[in-house]
Amino acid sequence: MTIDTPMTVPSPARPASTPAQQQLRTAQDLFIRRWGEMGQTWGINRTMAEIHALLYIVGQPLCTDDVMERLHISRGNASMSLRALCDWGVIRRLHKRGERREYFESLSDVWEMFSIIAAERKRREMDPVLETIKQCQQMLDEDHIGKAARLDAVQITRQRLAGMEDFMTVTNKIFQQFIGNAKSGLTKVVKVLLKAF
Amino acid sequence: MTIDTPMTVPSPARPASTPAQQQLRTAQDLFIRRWGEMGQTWGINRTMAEIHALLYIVGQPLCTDDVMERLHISRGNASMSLRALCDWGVIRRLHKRGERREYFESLSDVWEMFSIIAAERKRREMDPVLETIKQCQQMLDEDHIGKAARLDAVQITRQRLAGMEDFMTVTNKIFQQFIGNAKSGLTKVVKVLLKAF
DNA sequence: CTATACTTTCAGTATATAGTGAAATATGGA
DNA sequence: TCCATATTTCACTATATACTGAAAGTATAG
Repeated sequence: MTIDTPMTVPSPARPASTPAQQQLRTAQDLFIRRWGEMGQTWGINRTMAEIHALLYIVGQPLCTDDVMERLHISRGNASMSLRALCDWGVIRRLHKRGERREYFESLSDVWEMFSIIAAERKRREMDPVLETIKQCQQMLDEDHIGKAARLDAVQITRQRLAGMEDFMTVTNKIFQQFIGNAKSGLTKVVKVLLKAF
Repeated sequence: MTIDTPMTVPSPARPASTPAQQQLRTAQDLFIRRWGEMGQTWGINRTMAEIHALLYIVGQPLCTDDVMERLHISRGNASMSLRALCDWGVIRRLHKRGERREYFESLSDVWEMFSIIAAERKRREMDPVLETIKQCQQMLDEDHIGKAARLDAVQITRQRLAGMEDFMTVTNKIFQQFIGNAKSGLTKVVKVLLKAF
């Protein structure tokens, strides 16, 4: 008899799969795939979106090996993607008592996840644009560009910058509302919105 | 003396560039670059975003050669990107009387552009996810999965699907409000939000 | 009709992004 | 402490996306 090599085994020990379990899995996979596709078109890479979808949809903590096996990805990829998701704050590390390996679980509240993502994207992408717009406006100030400020071309660009600033400012305010009001607040926001129209 | 070859020349014939014009150009370039960067993180390719930014910020019709020259891109790239932007509906083709070549101009109303983009993305990306969620829910119906429906794992996944459905449905409604209401709709939303909190 | 100015297409190429796997590192328990 | 196992890192590879440029296509003035 060979030595009982303690191989790394996904947890929990997988029981024989019933038809119902297979169907559950199929449904989950469908969701995961779709979520991955959507992620891509919003600038989130497919694997990250899929890992997140997986953790969200199964609703229970999984370890790295579970994720690797379920999505057929390498250890390195799983490790990096899981870390990135933790950094975003949409999944959490979890230590099980008496277990060596780490588990990960998704936030369960979609509204909260959305808040987190919105906050981050606003900070990373919208704020810099607003700042750039202000910078451009400054460059076209009468102070900086002199009497050429009355050139048609300059005036048009000024108007366009103003239009965009307007838009970004308002959008920012909306984001701000959502961000500050996560869980309970958001449903209130939504209720207010839907009633108002 | 060589033959006067009628070369393709960007329109209008470029006058000697004054310091003010240079500064205008610098400001515009800054805006264009930033907009391109932002586009990328939202899943729009850099060049397309830059062309759009260019047409928006200069506020006057440009021809393909103008775009090529200004952004240092090839004719093929310019042609394809311009067409894609037309398909999206955020820029328009424009024939100048007595001119052979085509010009392009951006919509001037940022709110309208946002509406158009929002409508398209909702249709392309959010609607399919909602449909997938419904499909998954059906697969986990008692009718389809039998008494296994009472398995913990199944119930959890059901809950998660419901949570996501909830979120997507409301988000969809909000989008719907924006679409078609463009500026007035959005400012109204903002007013409502700011009053309610 | 046909020469010319302009536009589109697309095969090929370049670039950027994502993913792998094995070595290096970290960590908890005996 | 050391060992076993879990985790991270990163040079390399694979894949996907973007871009070019030249040839083919189209439309208009003459």
